[in-house]
Amino acid sequence: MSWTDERVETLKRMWSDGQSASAIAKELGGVTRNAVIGKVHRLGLSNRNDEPEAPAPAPEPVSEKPADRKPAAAAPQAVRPEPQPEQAVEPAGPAEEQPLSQPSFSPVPRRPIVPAGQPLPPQPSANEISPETLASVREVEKRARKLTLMELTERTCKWPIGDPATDRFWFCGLPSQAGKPYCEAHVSVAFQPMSSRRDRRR
DNA sequence: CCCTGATTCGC
DNA sequence: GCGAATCAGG
Repeated sequence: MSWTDERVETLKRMWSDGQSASAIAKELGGVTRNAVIGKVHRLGLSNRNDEPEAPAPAPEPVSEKPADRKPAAAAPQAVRPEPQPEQAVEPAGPAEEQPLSQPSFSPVPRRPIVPAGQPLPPQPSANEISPETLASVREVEKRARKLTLMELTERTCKWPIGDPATDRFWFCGLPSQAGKPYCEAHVSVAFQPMSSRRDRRR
């Protein structure tokens, strides 16, 4: 396989999309992740950041004539991303306060590595699932590997367990079904045929 | 052990 | 230019 324009285009798109080298390699086929990484470097886009703010360190060589210097053209310093009071984070309902032992929980990364096109896990709570299935899921979750976000891979179940606002939150992490983001148990609750969830009583 | 990207270097 | 091998790390 060679790097045709089309393949390079795919590479660029996926890479700037935050896809991993191995994922890209898999998509393209006929190349390894090493090949992808190598290409990425040769293309000079190893730096996934393309910040508008040019980090240009202004080399300012020796060509400095004492009288040839710009006084103060306003420092092009990086503008501090001064977080706007835009926090639109919907506060928890007045109902009940979670035992926020640790008010800290990592903010969701810009590009979740997670599903890549897959639907994000709906919370199991509000779902209507057969008691048997639910029970088996509960059982499975006792064996959850309790992975952190960073420990997730394409082959680990990405079903979230617990409340993200507490320190008792983790991902299932059991082996995921081929091609699916979840393990067998969670696939069964995540992907329900429309038919079966049609006429639920309310 | 699973995975990630970075780098090197013979081809 | 290419990418396997290797390195360094989560």
